[in-house]
Amino acid sequence: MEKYLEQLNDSQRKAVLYNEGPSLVVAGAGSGKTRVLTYKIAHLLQNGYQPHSILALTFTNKAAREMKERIASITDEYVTRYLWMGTFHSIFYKILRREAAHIGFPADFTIYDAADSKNLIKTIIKELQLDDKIYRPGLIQSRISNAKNSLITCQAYQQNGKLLEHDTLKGISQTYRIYNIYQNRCFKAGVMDFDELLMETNILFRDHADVLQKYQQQFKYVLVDEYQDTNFAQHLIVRRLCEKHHKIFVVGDDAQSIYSFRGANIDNMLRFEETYPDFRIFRLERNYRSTQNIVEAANSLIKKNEGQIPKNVYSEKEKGSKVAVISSYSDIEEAYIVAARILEMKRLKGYENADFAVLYRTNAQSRILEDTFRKRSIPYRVYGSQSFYQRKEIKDVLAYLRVIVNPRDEESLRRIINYPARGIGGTTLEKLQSAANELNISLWDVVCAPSKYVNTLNKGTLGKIGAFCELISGFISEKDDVNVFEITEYVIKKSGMRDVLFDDNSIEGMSRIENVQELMKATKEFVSLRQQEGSEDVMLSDFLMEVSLMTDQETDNDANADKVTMMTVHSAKGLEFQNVFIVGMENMLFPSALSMDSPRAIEEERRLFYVAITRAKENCIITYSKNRFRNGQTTSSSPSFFIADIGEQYLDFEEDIELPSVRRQEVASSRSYFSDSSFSRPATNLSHFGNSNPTPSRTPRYSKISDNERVIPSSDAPAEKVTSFAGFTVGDKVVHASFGEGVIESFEGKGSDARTIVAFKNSGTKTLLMKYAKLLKI
DNA sequence: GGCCGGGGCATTTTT
DNA sequence: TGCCCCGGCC
Repeated sequence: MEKYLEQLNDSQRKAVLYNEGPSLVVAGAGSGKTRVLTYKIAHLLQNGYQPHSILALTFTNKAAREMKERIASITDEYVTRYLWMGTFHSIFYKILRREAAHIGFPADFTIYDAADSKNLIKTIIKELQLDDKIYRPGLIQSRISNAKNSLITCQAYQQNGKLLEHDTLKGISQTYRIYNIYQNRCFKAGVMDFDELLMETNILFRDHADVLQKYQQQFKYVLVDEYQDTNFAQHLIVRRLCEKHHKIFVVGDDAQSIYSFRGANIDNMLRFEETYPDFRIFRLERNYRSTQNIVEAANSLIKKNEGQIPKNVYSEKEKGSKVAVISSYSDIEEAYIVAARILEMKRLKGYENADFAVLYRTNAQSRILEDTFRKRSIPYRVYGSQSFYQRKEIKDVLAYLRVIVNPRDEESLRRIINYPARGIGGTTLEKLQSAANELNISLWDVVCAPSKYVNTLNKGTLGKIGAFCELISGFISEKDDVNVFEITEYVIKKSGMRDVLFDDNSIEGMSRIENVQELMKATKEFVSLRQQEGSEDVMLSDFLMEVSLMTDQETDNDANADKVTMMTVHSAKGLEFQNVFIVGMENMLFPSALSMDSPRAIEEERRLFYVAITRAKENCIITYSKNRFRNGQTTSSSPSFFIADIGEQYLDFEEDIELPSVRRQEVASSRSYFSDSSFSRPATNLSHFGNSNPTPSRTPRYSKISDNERVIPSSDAPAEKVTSFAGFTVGDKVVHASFGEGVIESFEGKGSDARTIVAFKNSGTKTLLMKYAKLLKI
């Protein structure tokens, strides 16, 4: 029984065993943080804590699921069912529903996802006749979201001089009004957005001492994963809940805080002591994931940041290879190098596709990689495009279900009122909506008795609205008599969705049908799972509760398939791969141009780079390109100054062109684009580059170095007259994956540095490295 | 109501 | 470059 303690190292065990008060576990990358968290919970259960008295909060459904599984495997399965373990949002959704009466919401209130709330904001902006070029819905949404994360209500917002001043300065002085209307509309519709869930929880606990006390009593131990990602609202909820027992156990890594743009506040972690003075800190410093070189390279990078919790992450694995840095002339070539390298490593070291990940800063970078991988027949999978629950057809079905549970849910109602098309168009909807707004009633109320509220509707339209109202009312009266699967099936059929879907024979149409079937399967599984657990009736609203907070990426389909993974660095957090490529390591891209003027933002980008590097177990390969096609045009770029933040001894500048020292100098000096002295390394050179222009394009220095690049014909390369190489001869007609057909003009260099100059039909004359070029004779 | 084309635009996104 | 949104048109 006590055997699980043996599976922990010293510091892990100490953290698990300490049970006297608040614990802060600083868990370096790959140090077994989930292990500590799961064993901690197992240990608590072992020591008499009831499952329902343990509250464990995570940020993702995936994390919660995995942890549950692991706890189930070391304790008993049934126990995990009673643990309060889940995402912040799902746990507090559950609590809010139970306590809804206290805050004036219906018990079956529904959730607006980010798209819903953006739509509503857009509608409000239009209704206020504001210019949506200035009042960009996304911008307003983030203002409101930030406010909510900081627990600033709309009343507080319009009294907050600082916020108002900021908005006025930015030309969006009406933001507070939009916020206000947005709140009213949500309240009237009986819905909350993601942020509201946390804010209302705080309001509930703030205004209802008895309710707070009840949960304080229940939760004898509170645990939080990824604590560095908590925002103020979450921090405060947690603080309130453990005021009584002081049993709080948080795990996180300040070096991996990369979500400040979503309100995450690293200070919650850095200043844990202020909130919990009697705390103990535990450091998990041994990295079990990566080789020494990778760990040390990452350490040397993150040291450039200020204000962190001191720690010394180390690895006892082998030294391993250095972090490779490879440059390329263009983004196309970069992708090509990555593909070639993967093929080579597979061939020489026997890796599988699934051992590789390609990480990038922005999603837009995936396209060229995808094209290249397709050409080179490398199977890949791109993460994070669109999650299952954000697909249009899924949202459509869910909108019906949401309206059935909560007909006042305005965004859902608007979504389905004319889908499938039933002749209730924009004009009609506008009339209905403005009547609802004026009379301060819900859109549904108007839909149920349109002639009562709107007198400009003709008979035909009234008939259509009436039919729609009847359709929905029929569903509503049906919902309690059949189970979730049955009602879903019924809705899809009766609403006409099925016919519309089956009418479409295109490939996309087929996949839409598949997706809807997948959703049906999910409802079926939900029903049978609940029945196994002994619930008599499985409420539709319970299903929605689960599903509306499920925004998980890829459920399973090809998760185990042997494919190279492509994703943003953000979505790679928490994952690990044998070999990691970090591509596009260039100033203005990584770090992002938008972060360049803020030291705080730069530090976050550096942490992001840290996260990227620490994903690698064996090999980490960084690439950057001299030119990149971005936003419709080719821009020249310089290597990210972050590369120079890594200790040189951990890097291997792989490039084999003549003057590696020049290259290195260039990398080092690229940091001098910064005016802020805290970002400049003790000056080596090129101060003239100084503060002037953050775009390094077409400077003499730059073009000179470009001359040495392999794709640019190099006039002063040592001439070694070779007329054939590796089976190719001057004059051979060849084909290249991205440049197309061409004729070999000459060879130069030798060994792995051997290059060939090829005159391409459509792409001009290029110098290519033989080892990468993969030319085909034709 | 759906389709087409021009104009504007382009971080990261656990819930 | 390509996507999304809007407006014009059938």
